[in-house]
Amino acid sequence: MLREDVTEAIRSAVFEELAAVGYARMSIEGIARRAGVGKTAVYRRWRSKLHLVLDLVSAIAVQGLPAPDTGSLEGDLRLLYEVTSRALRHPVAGQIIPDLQAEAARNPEIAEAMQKALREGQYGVANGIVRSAAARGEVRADLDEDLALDLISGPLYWRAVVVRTPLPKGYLGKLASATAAGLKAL
Amino acid sequence: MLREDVTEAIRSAVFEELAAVGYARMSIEGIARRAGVGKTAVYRRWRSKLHLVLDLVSAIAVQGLPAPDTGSLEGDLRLLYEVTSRALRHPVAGQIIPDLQAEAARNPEIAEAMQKALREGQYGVANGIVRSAAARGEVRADLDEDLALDLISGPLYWRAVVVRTPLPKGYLGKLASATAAGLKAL
DNA sequence: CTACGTCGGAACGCAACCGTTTCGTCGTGC
DNA sequence: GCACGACGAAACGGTTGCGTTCCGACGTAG
Repeated sequence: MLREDVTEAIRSAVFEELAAVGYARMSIEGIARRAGVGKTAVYRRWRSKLHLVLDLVSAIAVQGLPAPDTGSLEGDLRLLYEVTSRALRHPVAGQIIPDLQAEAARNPEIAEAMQKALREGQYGVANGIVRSAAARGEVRADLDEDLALDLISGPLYWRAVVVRTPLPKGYLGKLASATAAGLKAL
Repeated sequence: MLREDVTEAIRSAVFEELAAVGYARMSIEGIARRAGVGKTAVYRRWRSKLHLVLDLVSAIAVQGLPAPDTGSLEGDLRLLYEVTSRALRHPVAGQIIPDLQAEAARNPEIAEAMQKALREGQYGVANGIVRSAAARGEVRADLDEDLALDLISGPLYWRAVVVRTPLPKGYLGKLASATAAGLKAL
């Protein structure tokens, strides 16, 4: 009977370690040290660093996100951006996501887990928004869905993760309105 | 008198090693091995892994990019996207850029070098495009420039680096037209 | 109350890389 | 044509993490 409090301590330590040093530099020894447990406790639960991280990413993926439904494309986008920007500005997420994303380019298993998390998160929500807008006639029904998702998700990700500049007041609103205009032009 | 051919072999090896294992896992020993030189040859030129990479990134940054000038916002964007997508689809760039970008979240010196490269590359070009469009009256002169740059650069980066799905025929054209529409709505 | 399994801790041998030093070779500049 | 210096190779002692094993302590299920 594995102790749940120990398991939880390890999970937290992995998140912190991942944010602090990144996947590549992260070590089982470091995780156990940070969690205040023995290496044995970690190896008893997961076979390797990879299994550990895949497990955590999958756990997050299943959480899912609430689908906005304000009745208008721009309103839905605005709501999506509120939620997304809050998540991305969280220091832990802001460090871990680009790190794992870079790692995914090198490791197919991580890539798959990230894709799945993406699909069940941001990606799925954005897709719902586009379809609702199409049903209302706000955008063409035969638009390129993948392109639409890129237009929706790209700018905020770029700003929050790559440029990393603070978002001025009114930014999300203008972003939602400009993106809606772009989608309607498709 | 350091031999230039050795220096060049090391530079190439760094790029390859960076793409293959990433900044965190990259070692001086590995670089020397791949370049077919002694460790001494590397240490004689650069003090550490960090100096080496900063030097390479800076060298790329100064290259700069040609500023498109087709006479229309959409045309300029289209041209920018052609160049950018070709660069991002290059396997080496596609691996190295997200890796260093993730590393930048952890290392201020790398962050600064990347920001500079960004400013003198993609960023600067996009800025020129927006200003030309404003001068022609295609977009408002008082738009939020940072937001405009996010709208321009975000979607393609997201698609090419995060989603990593092939770009279908006509994608760049539609992307340019939708982005232009978004910018005009600002 | 006993027996089993998890706990943290310590040590194992092994591998990789650190940054430095020493070596003998080779090539170039003066 | 000689001397200087860069070259590749090898070895240095030290650090870190690997994955495993053993230990005695604790706690809980039966």
